[in-house]
Amino acid sequence: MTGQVRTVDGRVAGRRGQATRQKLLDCLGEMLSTSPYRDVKVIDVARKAGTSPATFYQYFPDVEGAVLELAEEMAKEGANLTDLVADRSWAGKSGAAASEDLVEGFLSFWRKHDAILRVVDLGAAEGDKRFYKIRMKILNSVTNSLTDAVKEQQAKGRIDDDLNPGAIAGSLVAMLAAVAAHQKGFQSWGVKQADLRPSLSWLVHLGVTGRKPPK
Amino acid sequence: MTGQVRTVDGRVAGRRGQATRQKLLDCLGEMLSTSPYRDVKVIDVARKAGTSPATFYQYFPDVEGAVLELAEEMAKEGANLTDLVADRSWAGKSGAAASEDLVEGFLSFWRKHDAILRVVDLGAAEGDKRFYKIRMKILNSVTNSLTDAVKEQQAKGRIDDDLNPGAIAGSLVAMLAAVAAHQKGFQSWGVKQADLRPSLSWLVHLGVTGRKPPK
DNA sequence: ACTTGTCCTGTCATGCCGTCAGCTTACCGA
DNA sequence: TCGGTAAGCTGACGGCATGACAGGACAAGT
Repeated sequence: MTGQVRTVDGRVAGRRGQATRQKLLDCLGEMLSTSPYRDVKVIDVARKAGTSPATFYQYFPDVEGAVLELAEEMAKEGANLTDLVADRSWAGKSGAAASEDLVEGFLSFWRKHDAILRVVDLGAAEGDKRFYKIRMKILNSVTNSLTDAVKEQQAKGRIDDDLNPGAIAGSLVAMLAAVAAHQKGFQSWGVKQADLRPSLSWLVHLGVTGRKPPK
Repeated sequence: MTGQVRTVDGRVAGRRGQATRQKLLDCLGEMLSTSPYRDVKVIDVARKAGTSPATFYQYFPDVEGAVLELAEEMAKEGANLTDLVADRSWAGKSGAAASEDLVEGFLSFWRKHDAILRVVDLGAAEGDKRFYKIRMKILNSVTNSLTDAVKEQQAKGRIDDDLNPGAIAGSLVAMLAAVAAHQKGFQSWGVKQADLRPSLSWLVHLGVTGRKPPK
């Protein structure tokens, strides 16, 4: 399905080529987590990977292209986030557990991939469709599942029918993503990591069911 | 209080100098809203302002320095956002109005300054303290007021005392900022602009008071 | 007109970008 | 074993942004 990995000039990459390519990606990922996106230079990535800039351009059109590749990899893993919401009951205690698991899964995923997610967020916010698509891919599955959950609660009359389930779910997911992105920020603010999770779960539960979780 | 505007090499800027400086800032702001941050070059800004790159470097150490300046300007305006929350009653109908006004004010502020706010967000997420400080300055006033509101509700027993008011307020504000940043994203997703506001107000009201707003 | 201090620009060294031709290496069939 | 072929890599180059400087243009006061 993925076809073959190809160089910019159309050749198919063999074992060695794929290895160099991967090494470049790894080094890029590392650089992104240690220096600002704007300052990541092709030459630095190449040097770090023990190769020349020209080699970089054989596999990627530019830095952005390589970042997109990294992001795609991550998005595949992110698809698993659906499992955090799908087929979960939002009633009673299990509802509380559902929101807690969702929050926990989200935060740890973000912590793991924070460097690339920052760049993806920026690209998406700047209107780049390719980045936006990737962001969707990650958030969409969660959002859709959450949307269904909200609809169910609407059917039970717990949430006003005038409210758009997609808007609620989307806002909640955006909240999770934003808080996750600024996790470090919160703590230098006096809010401890440990205080964050319960509050988020509480908010998510409220948003989905319209009710506070049981103690 | 701000003292005098100074050039990089320490001279004080006169009338003409300040005008050029401001023109450069304006042009930079414009560029930021039309092209990706990573691609904004000093030479383009200078050309757009009808001057030379050397002039740019007389007033700013680099592009980032100029962006910081723009951000500071914006932050001053953002301080007014406090008025949206301070001294508001969260009881009954007026509580519903409070959350609506907050959401509306927030979204429009973000819409107005989206280009710079994107960069500030990125800088803050990347851990740059200067950007983080600015982000705080804007969000802090709102967050603090919201925190107080949450505390009041806690005193009335409507919100679990175990929850950290700062974490709740911070999360809500993060949600507003995130949704505002991706306003355009939502609509290409099938969620209309008009659906967003009521859902957000509903969530904010729920988060602050623990109760649904009256119809 | 002269002086003073502000303001702008021409120019230059440096370093990164992105591309190409050409060299080396690995694989494969005869 | 031995070419042949395609993959893989790099040195080198023109082009452009960066950032520094010194000197010229300009306005304002005397």
